[in-house]
Amino acid sequence: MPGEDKQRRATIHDVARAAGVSAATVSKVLRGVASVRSENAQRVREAVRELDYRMDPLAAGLRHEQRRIIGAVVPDLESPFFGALVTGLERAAEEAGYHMIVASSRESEERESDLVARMADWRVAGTILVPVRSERGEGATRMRELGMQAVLVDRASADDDFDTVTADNSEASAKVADLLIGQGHRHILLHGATRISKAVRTRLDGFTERAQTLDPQVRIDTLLSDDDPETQRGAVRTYFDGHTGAERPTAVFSLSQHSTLLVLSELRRRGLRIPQDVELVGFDDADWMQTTWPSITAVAQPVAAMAERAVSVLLERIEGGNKGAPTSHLEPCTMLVRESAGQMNDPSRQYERGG
Amino acid sequence: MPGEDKQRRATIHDVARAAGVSAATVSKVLRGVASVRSENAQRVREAVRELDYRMDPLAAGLRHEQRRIIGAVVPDLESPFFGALVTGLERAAEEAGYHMIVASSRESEERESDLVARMADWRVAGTILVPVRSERGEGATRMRELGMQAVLVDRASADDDFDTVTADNSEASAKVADLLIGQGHRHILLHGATRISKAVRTRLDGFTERAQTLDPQVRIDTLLSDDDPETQRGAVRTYFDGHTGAERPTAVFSLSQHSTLLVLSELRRRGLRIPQDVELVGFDDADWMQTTWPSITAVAQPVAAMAERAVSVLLERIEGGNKGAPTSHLEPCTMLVRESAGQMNDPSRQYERGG
DNA sequence: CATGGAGAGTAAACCGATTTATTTCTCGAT
DNA sequence: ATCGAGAAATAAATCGGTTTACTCTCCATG
Repeated sequence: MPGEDKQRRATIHDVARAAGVSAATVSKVLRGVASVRSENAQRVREAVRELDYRMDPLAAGLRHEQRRIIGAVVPDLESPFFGALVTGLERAAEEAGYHMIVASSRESEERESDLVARMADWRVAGTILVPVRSERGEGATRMRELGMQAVLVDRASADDDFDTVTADNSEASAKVADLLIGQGHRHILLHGATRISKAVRTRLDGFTERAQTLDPQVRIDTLLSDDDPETQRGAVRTYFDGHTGAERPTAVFSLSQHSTLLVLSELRRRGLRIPQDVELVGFDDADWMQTTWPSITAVAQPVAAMAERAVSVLLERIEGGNKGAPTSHLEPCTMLVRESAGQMNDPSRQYERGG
Repeated sequence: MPGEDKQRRATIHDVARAAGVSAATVSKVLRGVASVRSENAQRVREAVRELDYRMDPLAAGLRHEQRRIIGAVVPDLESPFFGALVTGLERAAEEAGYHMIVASSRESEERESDLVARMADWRVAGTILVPVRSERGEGATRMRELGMQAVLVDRASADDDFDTVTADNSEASAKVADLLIGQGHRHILLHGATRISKAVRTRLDGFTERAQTLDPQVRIDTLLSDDDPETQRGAVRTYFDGHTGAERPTAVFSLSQHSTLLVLSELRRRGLRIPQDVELVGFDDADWMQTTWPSITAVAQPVAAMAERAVSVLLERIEGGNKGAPTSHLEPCTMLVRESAGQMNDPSRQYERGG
């Protein structure tokens, strides 16, 4: 059974003794400081190999103000989007020689604030926060109070205190407006599964603004329900109950993956055909969307680019002496036009569906 | 800008000074040790509030052999299944007063071994490992060498060194066999998106054994492709190219979520109707499966139960003195019969489709 | 030849907690 | 008043590293 032959792990002092030098010298060798005779350095490296020595990363950072750790707080670990984001963050952080610790706020602002404080307890060098709400939420506020080094990702907009990295939600949503208005739609439903996320609000605004520029007459209904799944389902159902026949929108733009699934489910339940009766565009792509029938037109977020950017911006602050005003980065999205919307660009159909 | 008013955080000594007691006494109060005069305890608590003191959890554990941290290593953070698992693990660990650090091996055994060693560097109290391969993989081997305390989850079977917690893959797959054989299917394709995962192999064996018990004549094709997505897609395509007409299987059992998506995609591409031409059952449920059309019959894994069990088993080892032989826990799955298979239990159809 | 500066090495302090070993306090019994 | 036992408090050691401050050599320079 494991745990029985537990001879204590070798420490830096054991290595020092084995190599016949002091612990300070071993420390120098390990961190690549130059002023060590190559003969001694060699002996140290041998001792390390001999004893199977591995440094304790926590003890190593104890004397410093901050440790070589980057904290990450995301609202949710069950969604593939944040999963991919975290994977990217982890890779980038490790490449830079940092450890990464991840925690999920589970869409709770209170927990978010707790987790942020916990990151400070761990003396992380910096934190990457995907806020539950926005740069004005509890987590960001707490970080300001604690004077933490951080980057806000995804659900935030430009901020006076923190660098931000987001998908270009506004531009991508405007492109969706181009597509749908271009197809002749003049009555469109915007659906969001949460009203508090900054990203969702930006998508909504980006779409609305462009759509109204293209045609001031366009009718846009918005439905932002709260987080309880059943309430949301009910709200969608009620909406469609009240908008039948000529009142029914001819297209839906769902503002999150969750939202897309919800809308899809309700459209199916009512027997509405996609795209013939209603066209559907979703923000945030998922692997099933290209396989389901009809396949779903969606905006794909540049998750890898966001992760990489977030870490590089944070490292610049940490290692570059925290100088310069906070920056704000928008990473471009990609639109994947599939069967559920945008493929019938036959002009004749535009009149058919228009107004 | 944050980071400017960085007065150093209060330490336990600051609190001691403010309360007019020694650091040792503060430590006692903080950990709830009884032998402190209530008057002093009160003063300490006030000082803590006054100075906004928060303990450094890492320094706190420095003197102990192990720290109050549980490590988790999973093969993948982008899949909702492991995402949900990690969320559950995190919750359970925190409830027990442990911190949790998560890392993704990204389906690489080499990285898995590295991560396991890194967990040991962090002096975690215990580790929860979802192996890339199985209890014989590199991660588990490394843990044995290092004498670590650990629980193996999901892709493992009973082991001499470690407790294991898995879904009851065998029983659930047998139930799928009951369903498909009961529906009259006598030619079934089993598809897995990875051959090295222990869970996938167990599902395959569980199905095959039951199916052959029910009808020794049954024809079962198995297709376990390797991990490169394009290779897999090609393998499926080739299989169906070579099995048309009477040679085509009447049902497919896909052994993982990835696999389900892959098979679904290929069936659609060929214009095969589900379930009329081919029935489909997938192992591992996903939210889109009940919304897509046709909705997909799937085996839902008891992810919350697995997470909770894994942590409680690990804590029992850690805090219960590591006594008793390693245990092996099977959590029951649920079958969600939807449109893609199992709904046509009209006996007359059995003959139609049989043999 | 004295001086000084660079290079190499190390003892000891330090980081922020816990634990041990010891001292001090309290109070009742003799 | 004295003693002793147990409770409460604390100084100091400890964990495993890093950093500081100091020593010691060696060699070039005035």
